Order: sequence, then C-alpha cells, then structure tokens
Amino acid sequence: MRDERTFTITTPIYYVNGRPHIGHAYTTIAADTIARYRRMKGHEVFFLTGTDEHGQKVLERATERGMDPKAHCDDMVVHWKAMMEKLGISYDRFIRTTDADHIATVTTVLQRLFDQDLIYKDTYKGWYHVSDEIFVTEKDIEEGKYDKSELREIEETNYFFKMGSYQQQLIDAIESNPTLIQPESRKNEVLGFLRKTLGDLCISRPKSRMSWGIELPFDDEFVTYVWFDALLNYLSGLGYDGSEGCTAHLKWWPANYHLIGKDILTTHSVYWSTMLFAIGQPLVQTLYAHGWWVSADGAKMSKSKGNVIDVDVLVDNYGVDATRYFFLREISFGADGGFTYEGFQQRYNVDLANDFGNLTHRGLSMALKWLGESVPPVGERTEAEAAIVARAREAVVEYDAQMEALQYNKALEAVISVVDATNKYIDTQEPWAINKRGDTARLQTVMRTLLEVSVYTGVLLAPFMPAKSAELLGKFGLDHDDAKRLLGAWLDDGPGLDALVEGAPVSLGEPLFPRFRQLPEAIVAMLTPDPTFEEWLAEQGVESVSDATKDAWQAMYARRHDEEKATKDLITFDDFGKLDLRAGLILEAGPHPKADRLLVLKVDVGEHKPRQVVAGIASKYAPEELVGKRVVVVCNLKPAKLRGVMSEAMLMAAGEKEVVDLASVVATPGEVVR
RNA sequence: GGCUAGGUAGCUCAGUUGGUUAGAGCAUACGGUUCAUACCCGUAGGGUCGGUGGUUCAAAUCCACUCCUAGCCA
Repeated sequence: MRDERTFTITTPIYYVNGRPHIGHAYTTIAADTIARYRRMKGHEVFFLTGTDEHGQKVLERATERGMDPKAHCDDMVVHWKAMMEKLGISYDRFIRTTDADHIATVTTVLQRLFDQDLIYKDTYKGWYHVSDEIFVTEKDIEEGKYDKSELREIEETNYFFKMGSYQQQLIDAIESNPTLIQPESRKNEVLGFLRKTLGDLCISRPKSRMSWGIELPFDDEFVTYVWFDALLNYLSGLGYDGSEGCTAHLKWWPANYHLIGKDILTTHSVYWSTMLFAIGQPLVQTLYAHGWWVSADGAKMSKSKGNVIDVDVLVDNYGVDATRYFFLREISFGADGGFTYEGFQQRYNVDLANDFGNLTHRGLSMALKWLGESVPPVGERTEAEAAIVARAREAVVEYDAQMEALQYNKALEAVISVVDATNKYIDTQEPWAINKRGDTARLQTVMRTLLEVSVYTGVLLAPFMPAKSAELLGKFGLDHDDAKRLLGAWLDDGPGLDALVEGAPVSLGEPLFPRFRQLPEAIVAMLTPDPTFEEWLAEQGVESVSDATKDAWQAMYARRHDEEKATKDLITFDDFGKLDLRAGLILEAGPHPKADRLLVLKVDVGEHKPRQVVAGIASKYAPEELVGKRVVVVCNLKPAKLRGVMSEAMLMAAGEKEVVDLASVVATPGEVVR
C-alpha cells in the first residue's frame, strides 16, 4: 500500500482531434480541485493530465492540413494547454502520447506481453469500406448503410491481446472491491457488460492502412491501436518504464482516482484493468465516472442553436473562480446536469454575490467603519458565537468527508451553510444597534466573529476558487501558506474561529463577486443564433453556389442579416404607447422615514390630487431643492410600497446606478409626454 | 429494435439499507431589517412522488407491466 499522504489523480488524456469543450473542462476542474485540496492538507500530490495524439482521425486531419502528424499535434496541444491555463489547472505533468518516455514504455510493455504469449497474431475476414477506411459489420451492410461498390471483402492480419482470459479475474476484482468503480450504478453497468463473454482485444493496425502510431516492437508492419497506447499513459506518466521489475512509479501507483466521463467507462474498467492484470500491476483504487453537462432545453448542443456551453465565455464574463464553483456546486459529481446561462447567473448571484460575497463585504464594512482598520479583540463570547463556532466545526468535518468522496456539491453546501448561519447571526445580533448604544466590547466580539467567518470560508473555498480565496484572505494579510496551516489545524482540532491576530491590519477592498442584473451582452449575443453565410445558405436549401451567382447570394445574406439585427430588440409603437408619461411639478419633498437613500415627494401630474412618489434620489438632491422642479413622470407604473411607503409613480432620471439628473420638461403638469 | 439513465413543488434538483406530517434552493406573496453588492432575516402558499397492478403492518423507495424524455449501440 502506498503512503496515505501521497495522492495521485488523473484525467483522461484528451484526443487532439478537436478543440477542448465543456466535458474536458469539467473533468479537469474536478481533478484540479481535489488535487489542490490534498496539497492544502499537506499531502504530496501527483496530478496527471495530457493529450492522446495517435490514430486515424489525427492523421486524417494532419493530412488535410498538409502537415506532418506530429507538427499538427504540436499545434493542437497549444489549445489544450491554453484551456488548462485559463481554468487555473495545477497539473504536475502534462503527458503526450508522442513523448519519448511514453513511447518507450508502450514499446517495452508490448514486447513483454508478446514474449509472454499474451499477444498473438490472427487473421480475420471482413467487409472493408475503401473510402471510409473502416471495417463494417454484416448488419450495417444488410441495412444498406453503405454503398456496395465501395465494399471489398478483405483479409486482414492483426495482433490481439488476450483480454478474454481475464474475465473472471476482473469480475472477482470488481465484486470484492466496492470502491473500484464509482458511482455504484456504473459498477453494475460494468458487471452487466461482463455477463457476456469477453473477447480478445485488437491492439494493432497495419501500417498500410494507418501509420500514425507506436510501432510494434516485434513487427514493423504494424502500429499500436490507440486504446492500448493511450491507457498506458497512466503508468508511463508516473515514471513506469514497462519493465517487469520497474519500481519508479510505485510512489504514485496505484492512483487514488482515475476521473473519467461515463462514455469511456468500458475502456477503463475492462480494457485497462485487464491490461494491468497482464502487466502485473495493481488496479487503480477508484475509477470514478462522472456525468455530462447537457443543454437544459433538451436539445443537443450546437453552435447554430446557440445553446452551447462555452466555458471560455463563462470565464471571460464571470471569472474563472465562479465558473469552477458553478460546475462543482450545481450537481452531484457523477450525475448529469442541465445547463442554462440563466441558471448559471442565478447560482452566481445567489451563492456568490448575495450570500458569500456580500457577507464578507458587509462584515468588513461594519468592522472598518465602526472599529477601524484592524482586527478587534475576541471579547466574551455568548451562546450566539458558540453556535456559529459549533456550526463551523461540524461543517469542516462534513466538508472533509465529502471532499474525500469527491462529493463537491455537498462539501460546498457545508461551507455555504456556515455563511447562511452567519447571515442569520447578523440579523439577530443587530450590530448596528450595538454600535448605536456604544457597547464597544460587544461590538468587537460580533465583528471579530464576522471576520473570522470570512477567513474560514476563504480557506475552505480555496481549492475551488483559488484566486478569489487569495483575494479574500489577502484582505486580512493572510496568504496560501496561512490557509494551509489553518486547514491543517482545523482538521486536527476543529476550527475555533480564532485564526486572526488582534490588531492585525484589515482592508475592505472590492466586493468579491459583483452582482449581475442582466446576462452579459456577449452571452446574449451568443444565445441569439447568428448564422454564417454558409449556414444561412444551407438554411435556404442551397447546396452550392456558382462563382457567378455568389455575389448576389452574399448581398442577399448581408441584407437579411442586417434586417434581423436591426429588428431584434425593437418594440412596437403600441408597446411604447403603453407608457403613460406626463409632465409633473414637484410640490413637496421630504425624507423617507425609514431609508436614507429615498425621498418621498408629492408631484402634481394634472390630477385632482398630487401623486405620492418614492424616489431613490436622496444621494443627489436635498428635499428643498426639488420643490418647484419640473419633471417627467411615469404615471401608470404599478404602485408599490418602498420600505413601507406607497409610491404611485416614478420619476424619469438619467444615471445607471447613481442618479445623474432628472428628466425635465417645461409644460403644464399633466401634459402628455411622448 | 436493444441497452443505459431519468420522470418528485411553477423551475432546478435532494431523498442513504422501505418507517413519523415527502425536503432544499430559486421563483411568488406577506412581514422584518438598514451593516452590506436593491442585499440579508422570517412566515406562508404550493406536490394523487409519470401511470397501473403487486409484495408488505408500512412503498417516492422493492417487483411486474406500461407511458414519456434523453443518450448510447446495432
């Protein structure tokens, strides 16, 4: 058994035949978060990820581009590393199947298994589709899926791995080790698969058909087929050289977790496990197959439908930390999740802006305003503080257990529950009232509690939100080493909410997560399908256009495109007519009894009695300077109580956040404005 | 056609091995509060747990059939 204070986690290596998408990002974020957590716990971590670069599709793409396959891969890998960078992924090794050490390992393993008669050569007959370069089944042919003139019955020789001989050993291993495949339902799925007879695995391709791969050491007419090559990265990436007596990888192998998407469950649970049997290496401790993010509108994701989950866009608009948080918070790791941008923003606003971000900001604001820019003394704690401490202690235990089980959403729930409890605590303690009556000692205790909770959340959220956590802890003069130290102490003895040092400087800074009132423009634009010329042509049912008519088509496309853009967000004249805008004259103005920012006005809008209007303009105008001012009033807005005072209309004013100026028109009160 | 996953409040979902009045968040309504990012706190309404049948003292949970949705495969 390996040292428990080391931790190995892997993602699949990603096939470079395309660009990274949400599926890759999701697995990688999950792996990164647990890797960061284990490092914080003081464990030695090896986080392995990388790219799978051999095979037919990569070769095809390289050929299309007129490039050498390796050069093509070098080019593609840039996108994958950029994704990792953007998502803040702290991998320890980025392995490529074209790396020399990996190729050496695969070669050694192949030779060994061949020498042990675990790989054999066999010939089979099949229907080969010439232009698609694949073997097709009898059934496909019966169903008429392929053009008969393209099919040729050929005999092909390949090498096979004796996978089938390990069937029973594999079933036994899965049944005797309940944590080998998770979640539970996946384990049952694999056992179901193993009820059928397990065949042997074809592990080669003749070079004449596909040359981009690792050459078989015992037959230079063949290369290794991708799975055998790719799966071995989990060992080669950890230093395994393929020889029987190799021990270089044993510090890290067996890995604690292989994280995979549910689509590659069989290859990992069956192919990889039997390969490990053959090689004589222990199986991974846990193979964890997680679910998918799908578009919540039920439709398959596609660019033209505008329902693609674009991680880049999320990161650009909401930040990398919020993006990481969302994917791990929203659903249970293992289950599928439905994604909408509205849902994302709602989760962001509720959890991050309103609850967590606002809590830290309001706590700091109060403390700085009333007690100055340093950590106040703890003072005497009452039951209320004891309850918060107790909640924090419970939450750490829960958090740690859920993190270890990769139940990220539950770990986050535990942290957020402390945030919720603290918001309630503020409500019941009413620090503003304590401040008013001048009870400094009590105020210090309450403020200190709030600051301590901020530190607490900052530490526990660090694996999920490294940058925001650092920003928050920085307000208290703490860094990641402090976070590590604190976490260690809390795991041993429980948190006491006494991490800060009295008198240490604190600063307010900016709110961590600004609230979003509307979806960012970039996202709205993306959600509105905007077909390219080619897509538009296809929509018109036009398959191809001659050069002669192309200009005309393009002009038509441009015209339609502009028209659609111009009409998209327009309202009709009728819509506008619904507004009852009138000239008004302010007769009276006074402060709102219960809100500093509001004023209560009486405005003549030409009716027998003036309207009462509550307006949020106290920051700009004193009541006395408003009397006599001529304004524009929205008269058919549904009346609403604003902090207890009824408002029967609204003043029009310039200014997005703060009022800049009131709209004014010199006319008899009641005159229609349009 | 086969396999897999799912169907629980208006929305998104929890519901461990069957066991009190089926929960949470959001949304809605009402109330409280002013420290804060128009935020926070409280209360309320709202569900024949897809349907039918069965096992059981007891079913959202187990079984059978069935309808619907999604994905995969042939």
